[in-house]
Amino acid sequence: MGQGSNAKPERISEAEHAVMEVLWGASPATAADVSDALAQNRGWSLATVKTLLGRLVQKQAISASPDGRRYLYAPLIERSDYIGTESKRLVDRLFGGRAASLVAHLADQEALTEDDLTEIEALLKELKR
Amino acid sequence: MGQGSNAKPERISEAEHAVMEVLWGASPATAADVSDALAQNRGWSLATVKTLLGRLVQKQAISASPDGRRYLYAPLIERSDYIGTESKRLVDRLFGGRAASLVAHLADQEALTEDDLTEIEALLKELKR
DNA sequence: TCATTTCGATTACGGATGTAAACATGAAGC
DNA sequence: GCTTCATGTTTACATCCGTAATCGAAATGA
Repeated sequence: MGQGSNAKPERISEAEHAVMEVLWGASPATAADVSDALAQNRGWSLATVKTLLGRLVQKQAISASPDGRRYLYAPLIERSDYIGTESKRLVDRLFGGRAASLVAHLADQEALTEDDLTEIEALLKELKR
Repeated sequence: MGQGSNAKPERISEAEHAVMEVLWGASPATAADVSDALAQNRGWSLATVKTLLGRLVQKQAISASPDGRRYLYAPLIERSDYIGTESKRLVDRLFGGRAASLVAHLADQEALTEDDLTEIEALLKELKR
């Protein structure tokens, strides 16, 4: 077997995901940076953020490069991969894998605005070309 | 405040959701019925299914009507409500609430087949009318 | 050099989850 | 009536998750 990228993607929890979003937004960042960025919405203590960063490092979702006394953290997995996986999970679990059913449902619940519809229409046109 | 339907919707876990799906499919059912239906895919013991049913009753997601020695279980929440809530959670968390972004992503990842696209197109036509 | 600050690492701890075994109790045979 | 089956209830228990406090070591300042 190849020795290459062997990172089995361990599940990222919701709290951990919030940390990932910060890192996806501002790549190499210190624990303090992340904590600051999250203080607004989540109000977590620095200790909590450190715990989450530690868990993410273990899960190989982020890297930690030594920078003097501290680490600089950066994502190892791409955001698009993550949201792709998560979206697929949902579609599989709730809609038996049929993405169209999801769209139908969103439309039904009027979760789609007029603008959304227009946007999707444009997308479809592009895809069909 | 109204005294009416006061059931705060407690979160349903993934395992519990599997049980809900069975009940949504065959409404009043006994624990054994549910267990049988799930044995195929999940391979849970009857004991496990009973635990899940108990938790769902507590969460007021299903009802348990006495029927002689046992109970008949039935969903109290509707499937469309559940998948609506869950879909919304995902869209909010991963796409900042923009459902169109989800569709765009699915399209990008080619999670949408040619058939899906056609189906969605039809949906849109209907919605725009 | 000693106290303070700053980090990461270790430990904590309650609640949820997945997965079940053990227990209690009534029904059904024998 | 006593044993056995069926069924719900209670208890169990490891892991994950959210949320930190504490510990230990290095850097910094006085």
